Amino acid sequence: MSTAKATLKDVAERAGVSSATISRALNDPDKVAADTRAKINAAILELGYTPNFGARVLASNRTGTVGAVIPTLSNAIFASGVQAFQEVLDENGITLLIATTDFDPEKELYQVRQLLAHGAAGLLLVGADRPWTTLDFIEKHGVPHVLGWCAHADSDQTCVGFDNAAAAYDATQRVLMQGHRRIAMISGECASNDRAQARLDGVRRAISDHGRGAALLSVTEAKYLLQMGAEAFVTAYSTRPHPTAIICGNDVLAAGAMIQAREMGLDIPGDISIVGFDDIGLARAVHPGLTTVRVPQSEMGRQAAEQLLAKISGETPPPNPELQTEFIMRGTLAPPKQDVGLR
Amino acid sequence: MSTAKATLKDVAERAGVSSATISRALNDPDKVAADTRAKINAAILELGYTPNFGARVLASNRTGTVGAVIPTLSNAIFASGVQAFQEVLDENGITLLIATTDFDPEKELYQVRQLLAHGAAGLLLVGADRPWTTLDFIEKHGVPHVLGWCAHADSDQTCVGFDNAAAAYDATQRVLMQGHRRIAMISGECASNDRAQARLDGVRRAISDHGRGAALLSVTEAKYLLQMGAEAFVTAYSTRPHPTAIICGNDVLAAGAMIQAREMGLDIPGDISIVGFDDIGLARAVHPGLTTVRVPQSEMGRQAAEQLLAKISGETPPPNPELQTEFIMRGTLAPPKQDVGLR
DNA sequence: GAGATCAATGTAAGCGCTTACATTGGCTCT
DNA sequence: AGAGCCAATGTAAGCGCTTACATTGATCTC
Repeated sequence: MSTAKATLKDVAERAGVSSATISRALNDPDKVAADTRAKINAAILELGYTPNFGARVLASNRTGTVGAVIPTLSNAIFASGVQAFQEVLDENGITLLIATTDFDPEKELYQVRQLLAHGAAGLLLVGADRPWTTLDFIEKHGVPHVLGWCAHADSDQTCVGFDNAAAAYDATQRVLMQGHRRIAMISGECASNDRAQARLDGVRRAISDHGRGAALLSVTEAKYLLQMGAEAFVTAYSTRPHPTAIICGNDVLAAGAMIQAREMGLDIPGDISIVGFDDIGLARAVHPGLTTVRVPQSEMGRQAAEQLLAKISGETPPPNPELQTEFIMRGTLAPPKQDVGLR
Repeated sequence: MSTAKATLKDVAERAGVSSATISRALNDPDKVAADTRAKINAAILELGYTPNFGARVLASNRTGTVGAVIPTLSNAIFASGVQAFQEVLDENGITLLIATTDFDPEKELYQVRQLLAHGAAGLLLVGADRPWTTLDFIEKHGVPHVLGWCAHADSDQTCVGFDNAAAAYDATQRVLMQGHRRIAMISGECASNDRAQARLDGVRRAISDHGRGAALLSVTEAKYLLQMGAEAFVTAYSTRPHPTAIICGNDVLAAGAMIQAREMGLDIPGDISIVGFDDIGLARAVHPGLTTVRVPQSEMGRQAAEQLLAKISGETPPPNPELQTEFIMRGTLAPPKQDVGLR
């Protein structure tokens, strides 16, 4: 029930020192004698003083915040990366501003504006695929940014992620090595999503590089929903001859495909092999366990934060880190049955 | 490459009006004549002007941010609620500050401090279980808050959530109605987690209210991890006679239990029924589908935001909304086998 | 047509901090 | 002892905006 919010000046009077000393005690305690500091702390406590955020920002030109603009928190894949990102920021006394785009590039620009208008000292963006206007805007602001969930963008931007195309290429090779030749893909939606696109490209390339009768029978795009994976499976499986393996752009689609396959009386992996991507919790929960590509979500978030913090403090950021994916063999991938007849 | 960041004054000179008019054009366009506004917009564009956040905050005493302090984004259950929360804030031009606590009450207080120090105009907290110091601190700041993921706290705080105990009570009744009498529970960790505690209480109460030979054979607490659910299942199932149904505090634990049950050669639901809680994506992906309690995550996040915004703008917030959970019957719950012998 | 009214704009006083620079006084050094 | 140095503190000038209040014409009213 104090009359009004205490200010630095109030604390200064109470402690019998100048306001500058208070400020120093708060921001750089070593610069103040121990006993003075004690007096100041007492005064602060008695008055219940809290620094005024706006004044502090105005005077120091530092907000202590960093922004993340991501498609959605509803995907485990983003949520866990952001979680790690936030943890590292927190360790460095930085607070996280979050905005979501629902995969809409225009909304991304809007959110970037918002966060910069709120004084974000740096920005985490997802992927490298966006109109030039967005990057242009960020650069005009002189605020550093890093891209997560992707690798080596065209330009010299800092990317922290893994090579989606290479990981997909590798996974496809494993499928081929198991003897599969008729392969279908259920891909995430590729529009404005370079990650989905890269994964598709990787699969394509692996199959065409292999030659020897391997074929990508179909590619079906589907939204990031279990249900859509199920629907896509119907399409993907409908070619004649049937595919013997289906590679999915992510685990959610793969799980949806599994449900549908079972629904259609197909044995996994006896009749159809299924491979996912991301290795979210779900992959271990389904039966048989989903063979998939593990993606280092947390590590990525962590490193993205470190890179960004380095850039903000003007250090030459360490070179783009290499994050490795890992192929996780579980139960949904096995050699195809011997071809008994023509189909 | 302008010499320095443009300020209001620069824009004012350029547009040939006073800085106050610019400010008005920015914050309350209707107060400015259309042609003046046009001149101003032109000047802003030419100069690439962006308002200085700190100055704006200092002068207006409004940051346009709201904070959320949650255990972790790595749980789908929090992530999707926060997603909806953010969406509503966004529609109202408010930006979200996020901080995580990893379920640690001390860290929660720390994060609350951080967010308030960053000028959050309101706060979203999870659950009602915390040291009084935290709420005290918030109140001293005069910043409104709402509690999510829980219902009717002891005091008159605004809660947006559902009644975890009632939902668990109901789910347990369904299990009893199927004829189960020997029930075990795998609970989330209850320390500093009133949601887990409430669910446990609900189960307990339903069973004791039922009487007639129904018994809760055991309660095993486990961390929110698939693996822990599996381990807990071993313990939960080990009583003699075995339980015929296991109620889990959340879907992740339930999925872990399913894995372990299968590992042990048990048929679900033939040998053992399993019930989850939350209805996250996973519940539909496993086989058989997980019988669980659907929780209105998004609706909750949305309403939490609306309540908080109302409180911030000083309106009497609408009464605590009632959010309904829904029991979702899938394949993991069925009547127990006839008891053939004594065990 | 004089006064009232009102929309549009200008004037200028802060908002509460940070920080460059100035001041002070106790030490050390020779 | 006087010069020099340094740690500790004080002085005061902004930081760039918002907004209460003042001013100015134009339009309206009777």
